[in-house]
Amino acid sequence: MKLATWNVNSLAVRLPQLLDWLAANPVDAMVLQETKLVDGKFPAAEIEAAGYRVVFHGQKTYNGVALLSREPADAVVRNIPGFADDQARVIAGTVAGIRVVGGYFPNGQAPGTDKFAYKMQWLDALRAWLREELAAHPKLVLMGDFNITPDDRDVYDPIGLAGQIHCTVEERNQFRALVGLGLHDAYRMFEQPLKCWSWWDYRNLAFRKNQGLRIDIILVSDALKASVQACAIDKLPRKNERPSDHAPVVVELG
DNA sequence: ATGACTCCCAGTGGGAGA
Repeated sequence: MKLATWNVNSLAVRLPQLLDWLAANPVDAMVLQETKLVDGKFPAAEIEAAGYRVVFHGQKTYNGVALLSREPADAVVRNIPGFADDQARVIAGTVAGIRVVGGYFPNGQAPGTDKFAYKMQWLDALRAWLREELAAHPKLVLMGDFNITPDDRDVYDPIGLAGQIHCTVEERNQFRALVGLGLHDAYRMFEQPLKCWSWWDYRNLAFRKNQGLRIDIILVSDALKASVQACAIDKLPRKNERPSDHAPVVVELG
């Protein structure tokens, strides 16, 4: 079983690339972030024509998430239950017996800002909800754009970016707390080359210089850990014309 | 160098992203 996550940075712009990618990389389920579409404009028919069921939770201009799956998703949840939020950042559903949770974690802008405080509150709420989800669904995958670098290996310039957004102690403590629920960073279950990222800034020739961050992450629960066969970042789409600034990440469960 | 690009909604510019 293959699962994937991709921050597409506007599905209106990236739909052709998504369909191309799915044709080359068939998956059982996939979560998308930053669709940036209200639900009425979501291209459900095009995605269904490619052989996928799809549920989504969008808004105007910003954010927006979707869950694609070969089999229909059951018990779909939009956003974090009990956490009032006008930003569309979470979609979850059960696909072929696995609880799939897709998240577009808040950016946080900079430590000390209101947006950083929101990021911390959102992460607290996510963790409290996931504790319940894991109790109800031991086979769970949490994946998406975390907007957190788990540690310095995930940063192209860990000294220059120390304490900056995505690299703060507070964010990394939140990541560790999520892992502490009984989750495992699938990418780090395998030996990986150095300097592999999932996001490269559009500016500064960052992709050409391979200056990026690994912030798109797949966490698998204890009950799934032994079944993980592989996890990889697919940087090919970042070489496309008009690419998303993020690359897809794929996990294979045996 | 508080830059550089891309997307969006706007409306001949500005916010946000990370």
